[in-house]
Amino acid sequence: MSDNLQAADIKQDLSASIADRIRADILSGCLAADDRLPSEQDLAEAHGVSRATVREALKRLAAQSLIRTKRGATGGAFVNRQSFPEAYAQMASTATLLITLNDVDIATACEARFALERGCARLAAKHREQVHIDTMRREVARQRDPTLSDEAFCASDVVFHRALVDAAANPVLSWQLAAAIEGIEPLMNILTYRQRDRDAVVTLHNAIADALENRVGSKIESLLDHLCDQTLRTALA
Amino acid sequence: MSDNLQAADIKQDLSASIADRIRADILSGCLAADDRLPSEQDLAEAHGVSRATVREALKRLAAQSLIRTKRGATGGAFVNRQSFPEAYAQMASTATLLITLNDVDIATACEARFALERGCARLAAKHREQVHIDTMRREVARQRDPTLSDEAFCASDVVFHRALVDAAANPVLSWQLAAAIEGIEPLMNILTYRQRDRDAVVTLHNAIADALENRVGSKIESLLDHLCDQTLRTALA
DNA sequence: CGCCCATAATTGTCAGACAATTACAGGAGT
DNA sequence: ACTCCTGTAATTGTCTGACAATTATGGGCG
Repeated sequence: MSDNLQAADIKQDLSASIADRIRADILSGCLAADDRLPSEQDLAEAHGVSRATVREALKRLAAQSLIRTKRGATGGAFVNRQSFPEAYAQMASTATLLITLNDVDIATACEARFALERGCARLAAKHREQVHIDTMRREVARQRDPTLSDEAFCASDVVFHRALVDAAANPVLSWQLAAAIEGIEPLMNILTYRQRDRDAVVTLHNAIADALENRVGSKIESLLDHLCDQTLRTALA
Repeated sequence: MSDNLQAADIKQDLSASIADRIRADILSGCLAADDRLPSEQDLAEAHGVSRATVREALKRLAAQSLIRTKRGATGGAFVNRQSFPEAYAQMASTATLLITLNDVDIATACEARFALERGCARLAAKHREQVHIDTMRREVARQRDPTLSDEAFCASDVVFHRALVDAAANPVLSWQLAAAIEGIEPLMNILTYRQRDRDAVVTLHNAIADALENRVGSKIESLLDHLCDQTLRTALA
């Protein structure tokens, strides 16, 4: 964090420095959400550069979804309210990149995913609502269909686990876990489940739903451990 | 993910579309890490746009640290190897933004942070090395200094907890937790610790270091619970 | 009073130019 | 033969000026 700010001055493109300056204004609260930035012309004069350079800086900020732009008379660049859905997408995309470009092995990814999910277990048990139970039961029922493709099975798995995480009723957790779970989906998608594997997973899923319904956090934790083992066995088979 | 690709064509800036196209090339593996992109001139001709537009597209990708650029004869834009340190910074920055721009309250942030950290406890107990213990002991010693400013105390706290997370020896976990821990640092920084609070925190920290040294995961978990309660008490006081 | 259009403000795109940086080859000097 | 230096080409960085596209606003007209 601090080295980012220090590096703002030294040996850097003008467009990058200016992007940093504006970013700092946004982060420091000088510019609130939905505030309008000065026009490109004004920014150019204010920072003593050409409009082209300002535009490159603004594109950088737009790429981080810090701002959005609108054309026309009342147009301009506006500070984005960083919404959770947008952040989901960004985190998941970063996660996918990181995992695919670094050849993270499936064991590491699995371990991380279940460790994080395990952290949510007790909170989920505490705050779960009926809707979460319903979602999980529905997905379990779908997973019992033997004609389901591996990909559809994985997709249902994601929905199931997101319901568990959402049950914790903590948006920050939901957002972090979304990145973890969706980020490793590409890795999970290449798994081929034998019917025996599926049966084991479904049994565990159902038990997790039971434990969540009865609000027994510790039980959820141990079931997740088993599920992690089971997934790893499937992966290494 | 898929909606991103679909949205590539419709109602979007040229510079954004071109950025998407190049991004797709990188993600699909057509362009590997450290590969050199065509020159801006060539890209402009290839996509039928001006060099300025290509530059804006490249700046977008640079902002996501997907590429880096170098000047000179053998210069150009190169595909970045998405390194974990860079991803740390990006995640932490996204997390900070999300939390500050959405008025996430400190209770929610704390809950999330300790829930995630709790998930690492057992892995950390299993894989910890001496270096992690040493780091934690050093930070605990620093935290005992009563003349330490609140900010320095918080910074030391971050180092302590990162050591705990790193002990889990799982890069994906380290990267996720870095976002959580550093992301809420701004919130923690506004806390004012009374000496009594600091004493309680330091005692717990030391106990955590002990438990980690003795590889007792469950003990770490319960100590983290206490630390979460303690932090919340400090925050609400 | 309501509808329509001119106008102004603003971003999006383009073309061309020059400056800064960097690798590399080839020549000069020893 | 080896070293150093310099010119040259390639490439990104920046500037300037222009025009197109989009959109809210206000004034004129029916």
